Amino acid sequence: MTSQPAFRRVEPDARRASLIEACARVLAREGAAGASVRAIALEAGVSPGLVGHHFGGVDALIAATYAQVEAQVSAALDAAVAAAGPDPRARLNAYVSASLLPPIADNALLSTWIAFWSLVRARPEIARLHDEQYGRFRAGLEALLAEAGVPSPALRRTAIAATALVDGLWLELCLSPHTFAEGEAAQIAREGLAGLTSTGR
Amino acid sequence: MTSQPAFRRVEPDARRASLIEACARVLAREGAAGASVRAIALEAGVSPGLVGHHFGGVDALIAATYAQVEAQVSAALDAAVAAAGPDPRARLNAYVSASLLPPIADNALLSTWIAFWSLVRARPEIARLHDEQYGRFRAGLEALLAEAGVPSPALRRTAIAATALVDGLWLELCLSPHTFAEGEAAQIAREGLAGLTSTGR
DNA sequence: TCGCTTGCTGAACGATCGTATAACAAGCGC
DNA sequence: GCGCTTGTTATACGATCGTTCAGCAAGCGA
Repeated sequence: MTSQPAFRRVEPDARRASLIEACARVLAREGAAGASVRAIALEAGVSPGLVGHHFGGVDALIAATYAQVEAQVSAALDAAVAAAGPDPRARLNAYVSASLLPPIADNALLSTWIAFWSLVRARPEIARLHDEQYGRFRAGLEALLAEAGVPSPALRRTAIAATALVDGLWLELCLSPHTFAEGEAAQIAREGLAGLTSTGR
Repeated sequence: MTSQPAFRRVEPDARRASLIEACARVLAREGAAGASVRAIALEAGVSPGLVGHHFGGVDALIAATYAQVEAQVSAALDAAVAAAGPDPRARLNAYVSASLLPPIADNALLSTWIAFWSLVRARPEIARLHDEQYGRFRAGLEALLAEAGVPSPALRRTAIAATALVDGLWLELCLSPHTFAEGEAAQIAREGLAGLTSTGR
């Protein structure tokens, strides 16, 4: 009889993408402590050695996963803003609401983010990626706040406060999802944002 | 010559306290990934076996450390409120400001908290402790908001928003301390709180 | 159909993890 | 001063960690 191939050869880029996806799933399911080379390789259906072969080490794989997940989140937020139309306030609300609604508020994704946070202290590369991500999120919020009429002097602080509000709700939504529903978190964020911006101008 | 004792016998309660303090220091310095039995025992100046002897396992030690750190934070917040005098708004501001100022905003303490968060998914006991801690913090905020005149229907959501605001600032202060100064975070929180409460009534 | 490139495997390595346990000794009570 | 309680140490165990690497084999090109 003809034996089927023991494994399939895949071009490097596709294999790397496959490993990144598997890493994201493991991080979401088991947290940072469970994201071992062997667990990720098992999830991807390959041998442990492939991680070292394509990424050099598990740290680089996790960093790449961070970058990819963040790109997806960023794209989803941009899409939500674009779909909200031209009204500045509507665009602002869309940005904040989308951050706390599926698919971004998906529990697995939030767990993945927590895992990244827990690695910030130990991995300088992850810390650098976090700074970039936080800066991007706040810059996006600043731009929308400026559109909505928040005056320039208060812009930075209002954006920081709004970012913190969203992050805090996001965090609690992940740590204990039963405290409040996803929809409630988004509503609280919108109401809070109204309060924050009414003070600033 | 007379050889000095190889170790000192300490009563269980004192030794447990010593191990908890060592655990907190290790968590602050190296994060959750570095909080191994051996690292904690080395920090405390004892042998690794003592952790098992006094706590049964490392999980119980970490949970006990969480409980103790949280008690210290809670006590510091209560003291800040008490020192603020009778004015409701001043008491509210004191509660929020104290959360983002030393010694609570101490970087080591915030790192400790991040380590706890990273353990919430894997350790049900830690998750339970987090729920209790979050509930206590929000309840304290709700009481102060009620004093300050926030009407009952908006109380819950205002408290959730304010808690999220503080947690988000706290988080960013820990992940990248260079983003803003400690004093700035507290100021942003006070301004944001004013906005949140002005909307609610 | 055959050879060659190279993606891939799987075993092995040393380090470190949490835990269990037998032996030791500090220091109190007598 | 001496025995006893028990806090403490030191070691050993099995599991799992990240990484390495020699060799296999998939599948394209000739």
